[in-house]
Amino acid sequence: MKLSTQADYAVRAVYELSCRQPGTVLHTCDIAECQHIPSARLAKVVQDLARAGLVRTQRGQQGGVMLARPAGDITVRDVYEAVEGPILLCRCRQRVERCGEDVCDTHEFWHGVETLLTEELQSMTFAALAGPRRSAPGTHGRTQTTRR
Amino acid sequence: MKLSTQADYAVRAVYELSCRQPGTVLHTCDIAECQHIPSARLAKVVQDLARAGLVRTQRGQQGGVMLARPAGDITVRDVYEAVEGPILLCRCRQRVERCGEDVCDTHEFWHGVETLLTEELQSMTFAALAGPRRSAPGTHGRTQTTRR
DNA sequence: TTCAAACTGGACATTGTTGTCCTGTTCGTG
DNA sequence: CACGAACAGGACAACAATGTCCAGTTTGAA
Repeated sequence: MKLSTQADYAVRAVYELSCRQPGTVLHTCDIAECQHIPSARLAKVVQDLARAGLVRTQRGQQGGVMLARPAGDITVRDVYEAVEGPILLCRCRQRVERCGEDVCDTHEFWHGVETLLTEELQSMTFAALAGPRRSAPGTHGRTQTTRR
Repeated sequence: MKLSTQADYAVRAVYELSCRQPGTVLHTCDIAECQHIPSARLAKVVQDLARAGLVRTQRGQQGGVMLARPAGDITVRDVYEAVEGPILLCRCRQRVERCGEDVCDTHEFWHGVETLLTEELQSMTFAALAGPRRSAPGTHGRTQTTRR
């Protein structure tokens, strides 16, 4: 029930981008430095986020990472599930085989907790998360309104 | 954010005991068989539960495991924390060192989720969990009202 | 065209979790 | 008292998560 490191990293990376002006492009190593994350690990996480369509990556000089859509349209659940897959507490729902007969009586309860969790993560957008302390425009990073 | 196997096992073991008459003594291998849990692993989990004072174990012939108090006085949180320790999602709260300055902005959010989770687990007792389908008295296991 | 910056992706060592085995300790029973 | 059943606890292998490194690919700029 603890947060995996990669889920933590993913949320903090998107948070870091959300604190900046919309359209800001950051390097993964900058994000890693700001959040004290090993950059090699963060690179993998960013790839997952890009595959899920939450961020856009640009290679080459002047490359980097930017949000693919407004921070208000990205929820913590989106980011979490991009790197961890759907939130499934029940072990019987994670493995392929279903559990037999009436063995999984405790799983009704866990399924309820799953739902509670999912709704909680769904209800929080990164605009709300980063909003109170959005940094002054242009402090760091480059703003590019038109890119691709 | 997934349930660890040992937490799952712990909850199912206490559930299995709660389904029986109060005071019923079961062998760990019986619990393991009923819940399809590897018994060698369950033995470790039962030790944790005993150390936390949730169950009492009795060695020797006619030994076994029984609840240390009524199922209505044991919550899922009790059992979870007996084997996993306190529910801490934030990684900065798990490690010894605190996170510096304003780095942990996302952790306010995670702390809120922690609280939500903890209260949910706290609110569910094993009497409520097992109540609807408590098995007929004496189906399996031995009932011993006075023991130690 | 060449170069360097930055993401991509595979490989590997380290660590923690899980499953399993085996020996020791306790204690009721004959 | 001796025996066997059942818990106690250490040791070890298998597996996944994590941290790290290195070579490859893309792309803008000199």
